[in-house]
Amino acid sequence: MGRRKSFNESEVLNKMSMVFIQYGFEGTSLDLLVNATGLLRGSLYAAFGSKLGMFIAALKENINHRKDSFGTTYLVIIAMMELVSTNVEVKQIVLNWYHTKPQADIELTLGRALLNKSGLLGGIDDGKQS
Amino acid sequence: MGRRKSFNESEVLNKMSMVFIQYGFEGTSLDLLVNATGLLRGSLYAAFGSKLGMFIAALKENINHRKDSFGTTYLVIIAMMELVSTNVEVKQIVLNWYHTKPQADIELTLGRALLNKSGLLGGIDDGKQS
DNA sequence: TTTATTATTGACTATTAAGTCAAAAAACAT
DNA sequence: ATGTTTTTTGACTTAATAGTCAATAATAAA
Repeated sequence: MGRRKSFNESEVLNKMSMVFIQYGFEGTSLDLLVNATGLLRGSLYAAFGSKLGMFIAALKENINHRKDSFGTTYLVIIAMMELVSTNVEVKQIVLNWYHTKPQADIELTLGRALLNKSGLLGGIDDGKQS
Repeated sequence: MGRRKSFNESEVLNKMSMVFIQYGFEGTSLDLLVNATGLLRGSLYAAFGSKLGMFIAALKENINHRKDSFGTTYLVIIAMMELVSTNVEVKQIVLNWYHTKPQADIELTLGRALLNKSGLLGGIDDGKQS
């Protein structure tokens, strides 16, 4: 009972994922997330608690529902660069992801994704998912 | 002529590099750099112009004088994650670095460094260089 | 010693950030 | 309808940030 959520959580998480992928965790501001989702700050905080909560929800959504997408790998890399060393919850999530991957080529996969994401060799990074 | 610099630029760049490696570019505040170097904000800005100028100087110092160190690879990865897609100068520096590397195993090297740096598998990330 | 030049100092400004909350709105139960 | 619960709203607070600058200090040339 009570008022219903005005948004579809999965859709909102996908929109937030795109922002996190483009700007990283620290580089993403709440204003960017507000603009991308169309929701207001209060709604985002009511739903996810904190900016970190938003990232974790987006990361889980991707790992669970878009397992082998580039977006998932990018989010994992962002987590590794910015959060794994200081946040045990994120570390555990990434560690679980890591163990579901074929160990033979995981390092190569990460390196390739990093290079891809940076846009170092290709053209301009338009921030869109593939 | 005029007053001499009170610091050795190379030493200062090494200290700044350690901070950037530990916290990333966005995650590094001027206060952290001030504490790590022992210099004051004004001196850092007089010497390097901007926070980005500090990072670029640290990146160049590492690429030129510590070519094959883990620190250099970490700084390159930070640059790839946070700056390459939006800053042509950084992109060019990283691209040059990239072309000096053996192409056969560069992706694997990047993936391994990323994993290493994250501390996902090993113990706790104490932020020290190796 | 005087003058020109460059570096240091650190308080200050302006901007941006994450997070809060009281009030209003929407939905359901009785 | 009335009351209860949950969500939305968006202005507000608090804290942190990058960057500035006038005053001072140190150096060397004239």
